[in-house]
Amino acid sequence: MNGPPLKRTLLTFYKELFRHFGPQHWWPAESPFEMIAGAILTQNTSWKNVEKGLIPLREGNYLTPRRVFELPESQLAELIRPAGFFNVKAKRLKAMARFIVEQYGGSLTRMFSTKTPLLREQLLEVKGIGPETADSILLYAGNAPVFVVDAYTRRIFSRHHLIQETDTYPDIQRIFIRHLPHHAPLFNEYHALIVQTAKVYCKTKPNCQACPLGYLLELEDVH
DNA sequence: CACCAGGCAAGTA
DNA sequence: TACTTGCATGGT
Repeated sequence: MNGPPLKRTLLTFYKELFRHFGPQHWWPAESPFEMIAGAILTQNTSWKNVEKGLIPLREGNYLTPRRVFELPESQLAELIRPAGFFNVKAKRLKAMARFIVEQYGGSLTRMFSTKTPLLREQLLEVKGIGPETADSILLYAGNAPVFVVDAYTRRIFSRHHLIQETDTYPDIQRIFIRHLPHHAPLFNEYHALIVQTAKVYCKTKPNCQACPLGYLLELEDVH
C-alpha cells in the first residue's frame, strides 16, 4: 500500500528527470526584470509566444521597472501583442513595475533583500501576481528556496498518487518544501524538469511508456 | 476544425 | 466557499 517514504520518492523523481533531460538552465532571461516580465507574460501562454512579446521590450530598452512604469498602457500592450492577453498583461506589467518603483525605488536588489515570506505577501497584493507568478519571481529572480507549483506539477504527481486531486496550491507546495532540502538550485531545476517532462510526455495523450517516470507509475498503480 | 499554452481576477450562486 | 468565465495570440 504505502510506497517508499515521500522524501525519497520525490528525490528519486528528481534524479530520474535530471538524468533523462539534464540541466534546463532556467530562467531564460538577460536580467531579473526581464525574468519578472516573462513570468507575467507566460501566464497561461506558451513560452514561444512569450519570447515574441519580450523581443520588442528588449530592443526598445524598455526592460526596467521605471521604463515600464512610465510607458503608456496602450503602447505597452501593442509591444507585447504576440504574447496574447496583451491588454490584461499590459496592466499587470505596469502594476508590477509600479510596485517596484514605489515600494523599492525601482531597485530589485532592494526588493529581494526583503525577507521572502513578507515579499511574497507583498507580491500577492499586486493585481496580476498570483501564487505561481509570485513564487516564480521569488525563485528564479530572487534565488529564494521556494517551490513553484503549476498545472503540470498537479497532473504528474496526482497521477503518481503522491498528491490528491483536491490538494490546493499551498497543500502541494508544503509537500515539496517539507520533503526536499531547502535548496534554491534544487527547486529551480525540479520545477523546470517538471515542465519539460509534461511538455514532452504528458501533452494531449500521455506517453507513460517513454516517460522517464513511467516505470514508477506502474509501481504506484500496483497497490 | 478543436485544443492547448510555464494563470489570474472578477463575477455568480 | 466553490465553480465559471474573460482574456487573445500562435502552434499542433
